[in-house]
Amino acid sequence: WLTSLKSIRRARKCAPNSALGQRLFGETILGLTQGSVSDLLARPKPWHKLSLKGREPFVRMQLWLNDPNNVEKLMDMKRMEKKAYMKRRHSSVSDSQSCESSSAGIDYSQGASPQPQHQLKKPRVVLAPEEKEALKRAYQQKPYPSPKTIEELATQLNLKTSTVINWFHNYRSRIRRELFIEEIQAGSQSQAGSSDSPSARSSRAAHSSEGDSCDGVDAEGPPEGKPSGPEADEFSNAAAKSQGGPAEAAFEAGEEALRGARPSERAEPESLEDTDDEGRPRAAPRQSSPPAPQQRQGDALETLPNSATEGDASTSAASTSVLTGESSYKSKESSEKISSVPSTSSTPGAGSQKSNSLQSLFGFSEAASSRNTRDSSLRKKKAANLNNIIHRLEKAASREEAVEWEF
DNA sequence: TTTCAGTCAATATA
DNA sequence: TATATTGACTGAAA
Repeated sequence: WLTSLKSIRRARKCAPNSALGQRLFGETILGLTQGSVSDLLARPKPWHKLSLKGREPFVRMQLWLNDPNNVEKLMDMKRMEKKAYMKRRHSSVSDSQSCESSSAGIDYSQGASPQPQHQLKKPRVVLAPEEKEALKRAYQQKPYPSPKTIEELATQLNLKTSTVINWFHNYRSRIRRELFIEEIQAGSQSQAGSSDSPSARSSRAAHSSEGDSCDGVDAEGPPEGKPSGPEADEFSNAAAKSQGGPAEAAFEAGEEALRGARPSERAEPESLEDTDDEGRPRAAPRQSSPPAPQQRQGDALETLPNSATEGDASTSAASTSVLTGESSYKSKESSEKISSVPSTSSTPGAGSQKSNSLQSLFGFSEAASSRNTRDSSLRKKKAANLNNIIHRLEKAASREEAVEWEF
């Protein structure tokens, strides 16, 4: 899953001319803002940790990937957007020059008058480095400070208590995500040579595909317990190089998750997800503090193999990263190492033009095609699964998503 | 009520 | 200009 987004990101880097930036792709396809897309890319979470809602963007992505005209549509969207913008610009310029002052790309000229909104807007709080340091120190001592402590901190730092509270929430959450990444990374590294475990596989796949010029295709191992050995490699590669990739893998996982997970996402213990997570300590970089209520409990089953060992390790990792004053976000690097598989499960039969676009978008390599045939049946199966998921999701959500997806 | 996941959106950075 | 960062917010779960 994350690999899908990462693929896009990578593709974006590799093919800047692809013109599929985070903003366009996020807003048009995923229903997310640019910042959210970036965040997803930089600090992805294991699939099993994603809530149903958190999985939605990936479902949308897969839908998009399955659309034979996806790139064209996106490009059309972009053109239309540009046109509309130019139009607005023209009209507002001829109207008056007032719009000049408003920032580009934002339509302040329509709808409610922007002025009052501007006035109502609270200025964004920007914490000074010293303040952040102080908060981090406080976090080291107490990741879950009492209201009193928060109060004191706020007073000392001359901040609003809500700011301090928010900071702790955000910091915990982001540290946690950071640790997911590190754990995954550690897991795949430690197992890389030894077995055909998913993490090992993903690691291998990552390395093997890293060689691709432009698509150092990430390869998050398929979440499901795929057969190991050559086939597993093949899977990774095929996924990586052809259309099957991360999204599909993710969605297969998703399907499992959704299958019978309806009322309350009860999918986590699904084997494939557990498999995916094997060797990965579960979440919760808690130092000494109470286990995070729902997550901890929900993941109890998943706190498997390494909960005692790596779990602790992760805990200390958390502390060290904070203690050392390191930014908790080395994630860019770490997450780059998390491999992913480029992919699109878009129909193999799509036109060459399109597949070129997709190739550039997702970083397919030429070599991929040779693997395609061998994987096509697997992919078809996956695609069918996916459609199933999507169908159920749509039904369950009974929202307008489908319409959005349809452009 | 607290914590969390997910997200927005302003701002910073590359 | 595209992407990354991060304070704040929402809604759900416990």
